[in-house]
Amino acid sequence: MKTKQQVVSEFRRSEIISAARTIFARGGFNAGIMDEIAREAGVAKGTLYLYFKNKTEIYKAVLDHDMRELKESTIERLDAATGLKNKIRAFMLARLERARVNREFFRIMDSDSRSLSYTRSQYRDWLREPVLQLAAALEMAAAKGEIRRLDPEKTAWMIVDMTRGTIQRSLLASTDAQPARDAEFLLDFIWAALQPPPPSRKR
Amino acid sequence: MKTKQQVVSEFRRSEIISAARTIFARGGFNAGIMDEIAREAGVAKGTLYLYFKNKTEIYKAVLDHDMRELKESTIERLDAATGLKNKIRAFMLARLERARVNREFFRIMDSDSRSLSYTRSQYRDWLREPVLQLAAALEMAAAKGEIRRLDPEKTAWMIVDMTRGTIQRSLLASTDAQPARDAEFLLDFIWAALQPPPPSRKR
Amino acid sequence: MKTKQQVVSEFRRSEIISAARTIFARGGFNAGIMDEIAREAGVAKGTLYLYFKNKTEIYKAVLDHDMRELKESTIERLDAATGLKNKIRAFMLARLERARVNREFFRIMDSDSRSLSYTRSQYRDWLREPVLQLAAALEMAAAKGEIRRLDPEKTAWMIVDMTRGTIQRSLLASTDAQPARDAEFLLDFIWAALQPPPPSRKR
Amino acid sequence: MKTKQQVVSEFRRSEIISAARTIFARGGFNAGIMDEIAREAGVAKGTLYLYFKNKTEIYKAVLDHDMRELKESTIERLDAATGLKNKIRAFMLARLERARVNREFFRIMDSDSRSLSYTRSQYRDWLREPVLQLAAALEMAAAKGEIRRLDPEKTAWMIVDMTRGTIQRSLLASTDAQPARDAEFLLDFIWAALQPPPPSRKR
DNA sequence: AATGAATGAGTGTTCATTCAT
DNA sequence: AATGAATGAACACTCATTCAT
Repeated sequence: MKTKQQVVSEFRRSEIISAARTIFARGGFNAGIMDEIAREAGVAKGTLYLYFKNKTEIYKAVLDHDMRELKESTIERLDAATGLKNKIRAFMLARLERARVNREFFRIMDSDSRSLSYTRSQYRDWLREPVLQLAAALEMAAAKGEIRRLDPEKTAWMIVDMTRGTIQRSLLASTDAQPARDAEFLLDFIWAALQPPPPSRKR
Repeated sequence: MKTKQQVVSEFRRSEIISAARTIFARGGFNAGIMDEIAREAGVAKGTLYLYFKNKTEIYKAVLDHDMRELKESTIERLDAATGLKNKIRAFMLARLERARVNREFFRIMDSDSRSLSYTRSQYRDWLREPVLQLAAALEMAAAKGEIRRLDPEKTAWMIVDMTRGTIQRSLLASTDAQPARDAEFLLDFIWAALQPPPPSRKR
Repeated sequence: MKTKQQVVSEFRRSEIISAARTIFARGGFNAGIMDEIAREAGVAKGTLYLYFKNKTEIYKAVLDHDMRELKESTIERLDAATGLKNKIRAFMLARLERARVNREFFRIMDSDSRSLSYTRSQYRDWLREPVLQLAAALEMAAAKGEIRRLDPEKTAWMIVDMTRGTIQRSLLASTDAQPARDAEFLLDFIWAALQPPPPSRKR
Repeated sequence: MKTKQQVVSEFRRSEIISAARTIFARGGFNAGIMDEIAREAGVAKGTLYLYFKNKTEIYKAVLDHDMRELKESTIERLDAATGLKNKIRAFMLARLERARVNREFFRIMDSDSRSLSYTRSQYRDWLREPVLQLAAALEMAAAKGEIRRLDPEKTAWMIVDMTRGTIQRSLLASTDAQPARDAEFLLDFIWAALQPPPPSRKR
């Protein structure tokens, strides 16, 4: 069972991560930020260094936290869905909906990175697992003849690309995102692309 | 007619832009860079300020230059192509090929940005014009019944998204990009998605 | 009679002093040290402040403790010795031997100091009493004609200087110090310097 | 021939060294010092970093400069002097007089050091050369029978120890140092210690 | 026009000290 | 009495920008 100390400590950690997400989303990785994170988290600057070794570690902690969350919720929904079409929808919805809940995180992903040699490529790694699952589902459906034969991994990445683009556009827009509607539009497009050619069309 | 002065001056400007592109691609917008740009451009640091007001202006100049180039070459090829399928191919190839020639620029686009409140959204603006032309082509084709009815702008953006994703992945990969092959893969996918439902499919 | 409380309290104090000596000898007065002292003493950082007002006080306590010890043992041996030669030897041996037992303290003395405006001059004060006793012995011997007339205090300080130099060199050396041998070398030198001129030498 | 640039640059460097000496003598190596050195040198903080890589380098530059000066003047005077007695006097006077001219430097030497793992032992290295020359002179005199046989290096270090002690005491004293008088006192003491035993003393 | 030495505001990080438990 | 989490002042160093030459 957790001691009170542990509870407090975990609370602090997550407060700091939360504050850092806000601040990083505001201005990228650079720029006098430790002060702001501390203020936002309601602690003194020195306290940050009790919980994290340095600025980079805080940054990583934010990404790790949010990316893990995204990855896990994606996989969960992917597993729960049955049938390829539902799986594709689940995959896209997982991301579109998280983007609405946690705009700040997607804003961070959308902007900075090279600052740390971390990120953009790391981002791909976090993505990889759900993408590979999606690819597997595509492959299986192709084997069953439900969809036409296409490189399943490339296809999965295209689904990612379209979802990401949609999210980015929604972050720039002032109007509220509409995950369900966006998902259906994408799904319609993708599903059509995947259809096997009508057998009799040849002739 | 240009004076010799002007020629020299323009040459300097473009030397600086070229140097800055290299340096920015290396390390993002931040981090002790003015010195490096100056060295790379073969001028003294103070000289940079004769040609540009400050670091941000240099950064913008790089993006403006390369984005204009990208935009213009895209539009040119788009205009030259006849038929929707060729136009889509032209649009994608314009980007895929530039990404091979000017990796540094796409690397910049792929990484940093929030550092200046410029970029990602600015990027969209630069994109908009060719995208709208592509959308117009889609709309026209839909009117003629060559493809099914889909929101043309959204569809055009999806083409952009997939192209961009493909480019990003090729930047991360160690192997050489293959614009033509990539374009065909995308085109196959997109073209299938755009097909009107076979009239007889109903029954 | 001491209460159990007092005994515990004194024990803690001396544990802390002992830990502090080790740490100060390691790195001088500055640099993240309170944590280390606490760990070395096996108490929490806050506890240090129950026993000492601040870092400087701990530092002083170390010096006070060790200097008092040095002073007292010096005076003791000085008193116990009879005859000037033996007194000089006793004086030097007291220091040379302590330097072997308590290298850490001499290392502290040998290095830092200005850090606190304390020390080097304070050091002189602690030294003064035994030095004055040595000077008194020198004066008395001079009065008896056992040695020639020389400013006794200055002479005593020179004995101190040579002893100190010898100790410092032994701290830097990797080989073990040899107090007895060193003392005899110094004594031979000093004793020769103190000899009255042979009465008949004049002529 | 030196360009104006070089002259200015060398002037700056030595201004900074001079300022640093003053500041270091005031407070040891630690404590917010870069600001003070800059102010004392009449330049901006950033300028310090144009001339020196970091604080440690400035510190070393001060010591290198002053120690080289001390070493060179000592060797010079040692060479110029003829006869052992004059050489010993020259050696001591070189130091005693520099200590009067450059109190700050000797104050630095007298205090801090462990802060950088540099110094105290480095100090010995700088000293070594003149000390070895002095030792050589002692050895030669012993060979000629002018003085008695004593370990020449140890003897030379004792001369150093006494000189150093004398300087330290003069730094603490409020009255002006009197190099000539101090040197004669030391010389009298040392010279007596070095005398060969009168041949007839045996009996 | 061109230079590059000089500037100094701004930042991440450390560490002696405090204080609620 | 004892703890150790929290504090925040202090500090070395960087780097975009200026300006005398």
